[in-house]
Amino acid sequence: MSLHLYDTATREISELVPVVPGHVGIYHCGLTVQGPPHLGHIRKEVVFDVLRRWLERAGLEVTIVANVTDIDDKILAKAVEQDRPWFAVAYENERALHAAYEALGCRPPTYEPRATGVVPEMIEMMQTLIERGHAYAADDGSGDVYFDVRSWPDYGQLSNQKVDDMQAAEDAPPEGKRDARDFALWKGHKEGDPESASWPTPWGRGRPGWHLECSAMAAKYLGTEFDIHGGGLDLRFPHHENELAQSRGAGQAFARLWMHNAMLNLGGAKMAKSVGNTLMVSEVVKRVPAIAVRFYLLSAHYRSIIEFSEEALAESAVGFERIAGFVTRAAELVGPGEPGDVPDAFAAAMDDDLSVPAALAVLSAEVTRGNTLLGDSTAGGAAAELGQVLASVRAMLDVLGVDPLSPTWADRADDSGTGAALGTLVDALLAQRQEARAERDFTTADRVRDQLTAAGIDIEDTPHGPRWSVKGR
RNA sequence: GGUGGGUUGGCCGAGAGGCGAGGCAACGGACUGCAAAUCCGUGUACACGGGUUCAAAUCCCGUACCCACCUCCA
Repeated sequence: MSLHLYDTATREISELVPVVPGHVGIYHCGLTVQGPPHLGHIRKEVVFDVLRRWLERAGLEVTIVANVTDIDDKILAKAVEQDRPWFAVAYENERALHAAYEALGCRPPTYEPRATGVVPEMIEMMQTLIERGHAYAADDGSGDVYFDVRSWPDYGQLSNQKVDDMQAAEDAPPEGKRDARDFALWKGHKEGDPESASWPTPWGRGRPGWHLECSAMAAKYLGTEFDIHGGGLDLRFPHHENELAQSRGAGQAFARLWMHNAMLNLGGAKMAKSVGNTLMVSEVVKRVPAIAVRFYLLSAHYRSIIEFSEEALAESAVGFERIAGFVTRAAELVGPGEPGDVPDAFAAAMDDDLSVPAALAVLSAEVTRGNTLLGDSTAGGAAAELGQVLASVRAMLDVLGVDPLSPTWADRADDSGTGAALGTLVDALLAQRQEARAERDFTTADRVRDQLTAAGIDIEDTPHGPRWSVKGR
């Protein structure tokens, strides 16, 4: 079986058939960099990172384009509020976004264009849309350019709505619009907005509307027909609906399949700045290991809402410990090896609309098998089998981006001189304890263990000798 | 008003007509000098009310509640 995904446009699960065999082009909407990313934002990032890893494992070449919206009303408002240039606000938050990607082990996209970098392409697109009768420049002298919703019969197809059923935006006075539902492709420069936030066009100076940039970027970097367009479910309307209308209206085939991840809720509502229930990625990662946070975000299917709770996050971290513990102990015994093949059942689950929870059940079974082998003190014959299990487990973890031995995570381990010094000291104490145990002097042995425990070092006696670890690492 | 999604055992979370996914917690057992870690065992849950069917958590009808979108939103 090959990868099947739920397509928001058709509301059915269908097979992914790439436009160009062997290659998959994915566009997903990045952030409007008006603030640092919260856990909800990064959930989307993790979902698409897993999709990419799974496609690459299948031998496909993946191109991912994710935009950064670096100009918009809110950024301009923040700039005024903070009394500094809009681009400083945008860039600072863009960097915070990159830090969050990295913290959770999300590989950067193939390319991450900024909205302000595709102004010429947007102008071209507007010209095409005007020529084709799907857009018009407002005749009120505002410099605004609007998409003519009534000129596009398919408008509403993605979100399954009829134009007449839509509530007209209350906060958007008709201005130069022909229909209240027409949306801005381009916003004319307004008195008081910084000059640096405007670009020249045939209709006067102005700045991009939100939706047009994505159409322009997708076409520029992925071509006018590409495989998957994604983003959070909250973007389906109006953002993605509008993108679809613009690009199709301009004569492009655009995305073949639409993939949307469900929201991350906190306190019964979508995590959002406007609701004020956000948890910054940078903060969460201080409390719980980043790899466990990622595992938590993967624990539910991508189309299911995650109702965030500290308890569930902590519980998930414990569950991940069992998996990571197996990997560490097995690697100590037979060497890390390399990730191998993934079990068929795991592949089947992933191919079925990225059913990560089902895939995790396969992982869990494999870890149990591995732990049983580890508990066997007659390791000799089992070593080869253990190595195979480890390779299989690591392969599954690699797909999910949570292999503790991968460079992404392993390189974060403490390899400073301090770490080496600690190891030497602990080993010396453990040797003393082993000596005491051999003489059945358990008072001494336990005292050594208690000292280490008090210092934050956990001790485990295994069939292969004692091992130690720093608590919580 | 319109469009979708949801409600599963103490908790998290899959499944989508017939065999109790999986994890966490709990309890019992094995292993251990004792622990820790690990393994084994123990649970008849599917919001409520009707209906269809030999068989419903799964399909249909109704009710309640929750979430998302229709305005900026991952």
